[in-house]
Amino acid sequence: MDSINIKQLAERLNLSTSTVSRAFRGHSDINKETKEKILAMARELNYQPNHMASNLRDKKSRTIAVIVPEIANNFFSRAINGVERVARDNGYHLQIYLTNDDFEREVSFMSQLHNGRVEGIIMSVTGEANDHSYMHKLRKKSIPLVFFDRTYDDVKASKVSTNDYESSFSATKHLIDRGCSRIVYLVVNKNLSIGKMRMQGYKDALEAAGLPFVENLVIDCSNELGKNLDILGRVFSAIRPDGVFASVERLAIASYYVCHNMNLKIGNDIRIICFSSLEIASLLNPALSTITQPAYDMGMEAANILFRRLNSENNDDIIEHVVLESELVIRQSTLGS
Amino acid sequence: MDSINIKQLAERLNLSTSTVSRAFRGHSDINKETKEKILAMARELNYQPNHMASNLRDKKSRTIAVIVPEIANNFFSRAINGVERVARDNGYHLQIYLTNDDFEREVSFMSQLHNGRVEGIIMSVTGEANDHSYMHKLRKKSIPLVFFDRTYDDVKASKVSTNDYESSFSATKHLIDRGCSRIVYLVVNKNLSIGKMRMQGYKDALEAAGLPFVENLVIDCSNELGKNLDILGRVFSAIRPDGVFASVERLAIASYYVCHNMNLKIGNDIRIICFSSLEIASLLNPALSTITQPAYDMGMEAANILFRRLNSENNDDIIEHVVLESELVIRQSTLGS
DNA sequence: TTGTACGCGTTATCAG
DNA sequence: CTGATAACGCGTACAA
Repeated sequence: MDSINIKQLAERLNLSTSTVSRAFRGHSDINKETKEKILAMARELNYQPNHMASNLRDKKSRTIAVIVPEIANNFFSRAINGVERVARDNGYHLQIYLTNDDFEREVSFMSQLHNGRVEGIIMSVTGEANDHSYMHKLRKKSIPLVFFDRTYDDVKASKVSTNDYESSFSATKHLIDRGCSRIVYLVVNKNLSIGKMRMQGYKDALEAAGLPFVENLVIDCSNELGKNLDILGRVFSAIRPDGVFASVERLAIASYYVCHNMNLKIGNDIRIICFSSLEIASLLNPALSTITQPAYDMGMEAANILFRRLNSENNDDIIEHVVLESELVIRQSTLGS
Repeated sequence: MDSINIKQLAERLNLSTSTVSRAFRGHSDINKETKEKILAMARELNYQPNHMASNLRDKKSRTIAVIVPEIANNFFSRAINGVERVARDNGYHLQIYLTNDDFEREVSFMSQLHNGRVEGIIMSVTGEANDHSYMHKLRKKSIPLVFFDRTYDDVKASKVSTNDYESSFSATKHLIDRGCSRIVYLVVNKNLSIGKMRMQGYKDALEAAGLPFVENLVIDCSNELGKNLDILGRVFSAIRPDGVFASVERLAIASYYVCHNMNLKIGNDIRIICFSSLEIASLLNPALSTITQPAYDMGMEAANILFRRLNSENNDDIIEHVVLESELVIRQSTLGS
């Protein structure tokens, strides 16, 4: 009933465990006939080598981990999709860990994973704290780490990002070109390096157009829809912005709800653009202008970097930094009708 | 530099490995002072028990697997979210496997997982084949399996589903009540049991209203957007349906694109409703009427069933079948304006 | 309270 | 070509 092991299989065949083992691993000479006999019997008894034992033996778990803030999110789920693709191609298994933007959890996950459970980690950080020393400590254990999208700049590791600064600059410039002069910048976490990069693009685009940067137009938001509706409701009433640049998708979504409530005509009264991986942006009412990140490719690229490292003979901890390009897609929400 | 093991740690402390081991595992009496000394040193050297070894020792991997067709999909990503929540609460790790609706891959994953790598499996099937004998074979190994949403009826395992039949009946009835008489039913895979259940609800609602069931109004679609646009473009031109009941979200999305192209006014010329887990259904143009499945809860429930089984002392293979309720949310796409 | 010794299931090495 | 043996790192009887 329960799993059979190599010893029992060997007994059934009147062979030694070593011979049976050889039948499964490619190398080591073995008689063709006996090999076939072994494999046949294995199939019949549904035997497969126990992974925990093999892993212990050669210190390889053939598993990698992905740590992300959330999964019910277009960007991250597509990125994971990309990672999975590469992991599978390499014959690796994939474990996922969700931090829900909880720094404690991030630390806990990272610590747990340094036990031989996984051979490498791909991660998009919470950014909820400034003390990343725990990471430096762990980094010494030399298990490869690759950041994507949301990174800690003070941690020495490979990174996959997009051209956030340029995209933000273009998006903001686009709003300005469409006649916006009071553009709010919506952000969840200003500590994140990508938050900073994106804001810098926004700032510089304003400056380039001779518009002042106003601290009040930078709006700190949340990850909870309810809170965001409150915040944005107040802001839109008080400031009456004519442009909205949302650094993440959910803030644009919240803006849509608020505008619908306030009877603001998106695209005319107020123009909205955001970073987003939403496939159906063009089906929204009105169609949403987006900066679309290549989520799937980012996941693939992060995984490729990781496996390049895992498959390399030498243990040089080569740091790679790959930048992929986002695409600015203009739709009704910034054009109007 | 590399990971330290229990032996080395013991040496540093002039203790035996057993004592050190005891410091980590709760039971077995141990001097409080020595325990603290050990833990302190462990922290300093960043020691953590090797999981592969522990797992081999007590034959527990503390890992479960989720096998789903895809992850870049609102329904599945939320379901995984629910599973993760429960897994984490139970101190378990989570591995994910994506079949991309490829039956071969499903078989391959299932086989690989019966090596002690995971203790249980949660799965939503591809439904691409009719021969599930491979599963029966594996089932004998008695590693717990829980299906959710998409199941194989001929496999004896616990299941979490929604009231597909009733929802479909109500949705179809709603379309009829709104005056539709030529309602197409869009489906990707008629082999799937949920495909059948949903279609039966559709059929029975037609009959209850005295409308004929027309074979031609059941449209076989695909998972690829391009193909669906072709198929639906042809169908909408030829049949001129006044109602669309899409068994999955992506088919409603494709319908939207086609209607926009053909200048059909959704909600008036043609009413659309579908199964969907799209958060922002109300922001679409027009707002999409949906049958919303409790994806997150389904994932949680599936995981709860699995852990109830894993944590139970006796190995009785109790089969549970939980049915959660979907919610019918009427919006503009079936109301018109 | 602590130490000794064995086994979990594999596989590489070394003999034969 | 095949068999015996040791070792991967840990945890637990059992002994002290």
